[in-house]
Order: sequence, then structure tokens, then C-alpha cells
Amino acid sequence: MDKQQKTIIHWFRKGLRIHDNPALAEAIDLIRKSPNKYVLRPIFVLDPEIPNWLKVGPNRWRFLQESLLQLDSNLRKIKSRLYVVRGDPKVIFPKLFNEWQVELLTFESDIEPYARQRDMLVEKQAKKFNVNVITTVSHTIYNPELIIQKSQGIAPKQYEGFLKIVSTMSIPEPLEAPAALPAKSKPSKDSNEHTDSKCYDCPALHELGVNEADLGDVLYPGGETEGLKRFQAILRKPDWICGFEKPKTSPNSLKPSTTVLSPYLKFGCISSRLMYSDLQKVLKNKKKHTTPPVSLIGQLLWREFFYTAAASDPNFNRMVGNSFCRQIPWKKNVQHLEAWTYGRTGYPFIDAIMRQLRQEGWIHHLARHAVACFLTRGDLWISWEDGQRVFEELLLDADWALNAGNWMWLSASAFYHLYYRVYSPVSFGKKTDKDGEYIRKYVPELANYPKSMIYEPWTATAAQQREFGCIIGKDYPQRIVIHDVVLKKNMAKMADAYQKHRDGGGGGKFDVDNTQAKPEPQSPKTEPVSPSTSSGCSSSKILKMEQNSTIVKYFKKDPKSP
DNA sequence: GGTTAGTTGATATG
DNA sequence: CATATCAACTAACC
Repeated sequence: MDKQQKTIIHWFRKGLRIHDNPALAEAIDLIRKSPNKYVLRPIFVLDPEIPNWLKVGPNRWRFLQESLLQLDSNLRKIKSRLYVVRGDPKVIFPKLFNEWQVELLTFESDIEPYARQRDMLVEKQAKKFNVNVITTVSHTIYNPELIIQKSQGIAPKQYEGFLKIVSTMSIPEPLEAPAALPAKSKPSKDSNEHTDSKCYDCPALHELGVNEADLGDVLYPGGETEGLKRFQAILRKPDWICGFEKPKTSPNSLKPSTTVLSPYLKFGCISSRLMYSDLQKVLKNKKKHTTPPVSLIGQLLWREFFYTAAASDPNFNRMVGNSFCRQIPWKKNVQHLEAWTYGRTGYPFIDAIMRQLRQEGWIHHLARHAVACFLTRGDLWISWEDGQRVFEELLLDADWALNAGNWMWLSASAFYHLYYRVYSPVSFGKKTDKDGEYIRKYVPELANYPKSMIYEPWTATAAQQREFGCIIGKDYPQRIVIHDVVLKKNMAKMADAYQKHRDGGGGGKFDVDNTQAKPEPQSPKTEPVSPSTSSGCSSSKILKMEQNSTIVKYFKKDPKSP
């Protein structure tokens, strides 16, 4: 590398895209202004510690791997590349700052407690090495912190209130992907770049610990190009967009009835602001269209809603110490949890959903409702935290804020309170698939059952079971609970928990059954953390916090004015 | 303090 | 396919 040239690092974490990436754009702007002075190193840090506390199933590892490959490829199109750096960020960054003579670090901010703590440490080290830092809010359409600020410091607890607040806020126009960089801004190879300790190539699946035998077919390939392609295909159906009503889409169609853009949003392969902007353009041209909460825009705003709530509480993904969450005395039941996890509850509709989840990494939103309600308040009375852990592992779109928020919703622990509205594991699926084709696909042992019995195979006589080639209790499980019976008991327990909440308000009042082993923590911090220690912005000086809050800057010195 | 609305329940009925 | 009833919650608003 030219000894005179300094390095600008853009750190990819989520936001695995080059379009509408304001932090990357800041880095590139600076390079264009001083093309002789800087080289750009876009990096992704692969931390080998992560699998020790975060469960990531093989399908999501693959989605990430594909996303990194496409990111590298898209960066190469603009005469750069992706440098995948192996190691713990707190250890890696000081080394890179020193070795590469880094002057600026840019990245997209993240509200997850793990990310906040990690970023705080990296920023501290940046200061020590005299490295400027620019962060942007670009994973969400709005800045969650700003919404909270406009809501008297408390995140809205209902969607309507949320809508009211954001309706007063402006949204920045999405940015185009950058044009090709000047040739000089590509660093020359490190002298030992391709030795084992200095390989910056994208990881192969085996490096990510993925056994290819555990992978399902690639139904939703990861990456920016794939995400944009999928979104473009949606945009070509304006009538479908304008008529979209989430509750009227089917949870058990054989092909997805919704967009399946969630995995791309989770990794930031596609920008939520771009989606918002392009969808609005479609709606403008039509005189009639659906609206939030049921419309497509409404779905994006649900994401914002949960992100805002999650940003205000580091304990958002646990019951205890969570300011949103009602304390409910769930019971541990290892056998029932395992039956649910692997699709062996004896309820074909539930089992089909759980098997689709494991195989494909995506299930419809309402299918998530059905199985989440079944696990918690509806049937098994098992904590939503246990379900959250399974979704965390298996969903391509598993997202800390959205996963926790929706589990609280479905278990009637927060946001949703009509606990007596319970999904039936038998009737609900029949509304959109009366013949049970979905069950036949994902629970093939029941494929020969007639449609009159496929949702309730236990109603078949022994002779019929032999005839259909599937003996209940042998080839397919007996149902592990009787829905009509447990439903009544659970409803009474919910009423009791709600009553106690009214009387005592909040945590610690219940005899929560902790006799079984504690589950694995979902973040490096095992115990609930106090909100005061990890909320909000760092103590660094905020130079710029716009109305729509695209850019928050922390500068020791302004690299633009030498 | 009373009223109303709430992303998408189930069932029976017209 | 739309509506009433079931039983009855909280949050937001007047």
C-alpha cells in the first residue's frame, strides 16, 4: 500500500447492501473528495464466538454466506471488494486501525443490546487510535430513538399511537448505489494477504460450521441482488400491492402468499426505506388501496413499531425485567417443547408449520401466530422465551426485536391483550386449506388421510388408520394435549395472571417454575440488565441529528477540513 | 369515569 | 361472504 494513503473502513454488519447505504456513502464521498489520500476497505467481521451464545441454524448461515458473496460481487462492480475479517471485533479493530492506518470508520447503528455494547467498545478504541467514526440510522425507516423522544421518552405501546407519531416525521429519500470508485482507492494486496491468518475471502459453508446434509433446498437465496429482484417482481404487480390485506393472505398455501422479503430486510440486503418509497409511488398512482395496519406499508411500519419498543428496553427478549412484558407463570415441559420444536405434537396443522420452518426457514406470519399461540397461552403453557429461541435458530428472518415483540404479542404478554381469542390448531388452517394439501406436503405420513380427517387424524378408526397407511401413536404421534380441555384451563390461568397484574402490577410476584435447567442465554449477558446502563447513544458528541435522523456523527476532528 | 377500538378467533346463522 | 354472539382484556381518549 502507498505509505501516504490512509484507510477508510466501512464495517458491514446488518445492512449487507451497497444501495441506500448512507454510512458507506459517507465513506465513499470522502474518497471522491480526496482520491489520492484514502483507500476504502469494506469489511465484515466474522466473530467465531457468536455461535457460543446465538443459535443460528444451517439455513440462516447459508443465507448469510450467500449475502456476503453477493455483497462482495456488488462491491467489485464498483471497483472495490469485501474484506471478511475473522475474529472478535474488540480484538480485531485495534489491530486493523494500526496496520491499515485507519482514519475513518463508518457503520450502520444497531439497537440490539449485544450490538450496542460491542459498538461502544469499538468506538472507544477508535478514539484511542484517533479514528473518526460515522454511524447512520438506516436499518429502519425511522430512527427509533427519535420516535421515543417524540413520545415523551416512552415507546408507544399501541400501533395507532405509533402511527400518530411517525406521521409527523419525514423520511429521507433512499440513496442510489454508488458509482465506480477511482482506481487508486483500492488498496494493494497485503504482503501476506493469502496466508491462513490473513484470508479476507468470503467464508465457505464449512467454515461456518454448516453440514451440507442439514440444509434444505435453496428457496430464498440470500443477497442484495436477490432481494432487489424479489422486490422488483412485487412492484410489477401494482394491483396486488394496492389490494394487499395481511389477514386475508393464507398461512398454509403451498407457495408463499406474501412477499418473503423479511429475510432480506433482516440482513439489510434490501433497504426498508427503498421499499417504503417505491411502494408509496405505486399507491400514489391508484385511487383505491389498503392502508396500515393491514397493507404492505403497514407491515413495514409494524417492523418499525417493534424496533422502537425494543430500542427502549435491553430486556426486550426476556420476561423478567422487561418493562413491556406481563409476568406469567409459564411451566417448563421438556417433552412438550421438543414435540412442538420438531413437529410432533399430533396436531397436523401445527406440525406441518414447524416442519416447514425447519426445512425452509420461512413460514407465513399467521402460521407463526398459530404455533406461537399453541406453545404458550393456547395449549402447552410454555414460555414464549422457549419459542423465541427455536425461531431464533430456524427463521431466515430471525430478528432480535421482531422475534421478541411478536412472541410477546402472541402470548398476550404485551401489546395484545385479548387472551381469550385463541387459535384452534384444528379449525384455523381449514379456512384457507380445507383439503389439507399443506399438511400432505409437510407431514407426508398423513398424505392418504381423507380431507374430513386430515386435521384430526385421531378420529380415524383403527381399521381406517391401517387403510390410510398411518397408525396414530405409531407412524404419527397421538396429540400431546386435548385442545378443548387445556384451552379452558389456560384461559383461567391467563385471567388469573391478568388479575394479579392489575393488583400488583409487574414482575416478581409469581412463582415461576424454574425447577428445570435454565435455558441457554440469548446474548452474552445472562442476567437482565438495568436499562440505564445500556440505552441510547454513546456519550460521544452528537454533531448532527436530523429530523429524519439519517446521520449521527462522532468526530474528534473533521476529516473534511484538514 | 365512561366509552371505544384494538393487525388477522371460533362458531352459528343469514 | 357478512354479521352477531361468545367473554371480557387493556390503552387511549373524551
